[in-house]
Amino acid sequence: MLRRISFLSCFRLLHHMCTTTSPFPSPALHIPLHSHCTKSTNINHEIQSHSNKTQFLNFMRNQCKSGKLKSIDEALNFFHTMAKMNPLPSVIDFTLLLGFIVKMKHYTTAISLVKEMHSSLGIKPDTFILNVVINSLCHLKLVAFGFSVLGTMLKLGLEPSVVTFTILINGLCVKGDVGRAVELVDHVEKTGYRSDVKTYGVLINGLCKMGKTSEAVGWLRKMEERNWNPNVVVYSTVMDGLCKDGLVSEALGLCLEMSGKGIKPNLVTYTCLIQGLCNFGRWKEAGSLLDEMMKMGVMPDLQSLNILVDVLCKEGKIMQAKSVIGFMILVGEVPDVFTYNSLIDRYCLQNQMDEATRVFELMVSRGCLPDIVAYTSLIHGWCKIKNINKAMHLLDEMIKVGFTPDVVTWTTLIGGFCQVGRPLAAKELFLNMHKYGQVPNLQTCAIILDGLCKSQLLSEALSLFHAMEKSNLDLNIVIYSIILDGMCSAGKLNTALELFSCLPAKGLQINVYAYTIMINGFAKQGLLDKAEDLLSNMEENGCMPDSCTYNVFVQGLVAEREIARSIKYLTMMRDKGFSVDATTTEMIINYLSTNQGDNELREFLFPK
DNA sequence: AGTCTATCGT
Repeated sequence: MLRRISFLSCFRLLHHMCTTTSPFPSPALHIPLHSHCTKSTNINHEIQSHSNKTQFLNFMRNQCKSGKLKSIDEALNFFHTMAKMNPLPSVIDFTLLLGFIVKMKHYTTAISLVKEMHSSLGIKPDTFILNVVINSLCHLKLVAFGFSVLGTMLKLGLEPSVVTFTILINGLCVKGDVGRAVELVDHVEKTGYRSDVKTYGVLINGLCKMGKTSEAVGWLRKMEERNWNPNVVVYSTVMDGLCKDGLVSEALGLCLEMSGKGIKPNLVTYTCLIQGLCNFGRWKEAGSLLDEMMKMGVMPDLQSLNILVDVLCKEGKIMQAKSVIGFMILVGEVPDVFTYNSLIDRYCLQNQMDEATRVFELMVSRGCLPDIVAYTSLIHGWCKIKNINKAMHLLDEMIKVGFTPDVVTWTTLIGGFCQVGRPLAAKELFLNMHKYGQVPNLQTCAIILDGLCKSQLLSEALSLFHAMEKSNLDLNIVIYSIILDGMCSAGKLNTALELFSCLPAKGLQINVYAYTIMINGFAKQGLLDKAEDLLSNMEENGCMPDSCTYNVFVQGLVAEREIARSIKYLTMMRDKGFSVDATTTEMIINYLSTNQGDNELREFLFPK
């Protein structure tokens, strides 16, 4: 069950957390103090006089504004020099420097420096400084602490600005809490605080990343209505979301609409659209869009060419992928780990481990270091052709060269052991991966449960499943479907039906897979009336049976020689445009060859 | 005067 936490209840919660007026309401939060820097003393001598101080500050401002400041040590030197000045530079100069430290992603350092400014230098925090703190906390995924700083801000009588809310909304989005992000925007507008283009941009990006594209389009339209002039970034974000949803034509339409407003598509816009077109087999249009892009003077870069290489590989068009790589080299780009990984992954999928290994070695010889994805692809490839020894050998090798296998690597290996008929070894890995610091995710659980079920180890599967139910994992319908299928295969139909009927109470939406598993279970046992009941039930519940559902049911009918009913359902399939799969066809042909006299079914299938 | 986001890839 999803519990929606409103902005206000969040606020209330945070009030408990901030009982002091210190802007650091998180004693539980261990923030490492920045390292002491030794170089600052040299600069100290140079800034004795007033004019030197002014010069120094101007230098620092320039470095920050022009982006020339690169290392964190340099920034810390600046900070300590400033901290030793008497009188202290203004809070504005500190804010400028902190902004840069945040841009360099040194969030904990930024927070501890603000802390130091407050406690050692006596600088009173203002909205700007606290925004830096909130932003740092949000980047550390500590959004709740960010809200508590907002509480402190209000308590100190400081007015949160549109930036404050934009930071928090972005923090919620990055954490995946888009629902609360939307609530916060609504709340901000209802309570008379401001939101602006950036606020909406952040929200639209969050919605797109969570696949809520239609909502994102809604907010885009709202921006247009308010004449906020969304820019090419916002439009491209939405176009990418539409493409990922399969709404490529809509994305193209939006691009035209945007161009009509005088906003030119840029490299990213074109890349998203080309990728969308390729993903749905619209190669010709993708090609002409690529031409158009270059005609407009927008040249593809390494990343956009890599996307092309990847979609081509995924489609099995290795030759074309290689010619894109050739073009890449021609225009002076150097293939990187993404380029090689796309090829490796494809060769592994095609069981061409020699080729995959060759590309891997080529990558190394060209000075491109393989990463964890490359290793995991190869491991996956060896598992696919059931060479678990090679897979384990690669695991050793990757650990030796200093990589930490991630949850995907472990899941791949667990699947590999299941595939070679060693489900108990798979279970060992599953139970031991935490020793390597990795926690199973839902995918891992699905793989191991399915492996155990398919190896007729239902009781092993069930004991793991019950342990999972007790853990914090939010088991989804996929996991339950695997268990249902395992129970059905083991002939435990009643137990399966019992679990099946509990699903809604667990807040799970029964989908077409789960229904089909149950229908298959009943049909295989010859309980055709029960299967038929479920088939009509699912439609009533708004879950449309698919081709697979009908196929498994017809297979049950044919097995029980229920020919009239088979024809009835085969007709329904024909009307709905569903095809009869290989298993069903084979069963029908077997039936016909032993029942030569059955003309009804023969004429249905082969009308004269 | 200083704080926010910035879209595409295994």
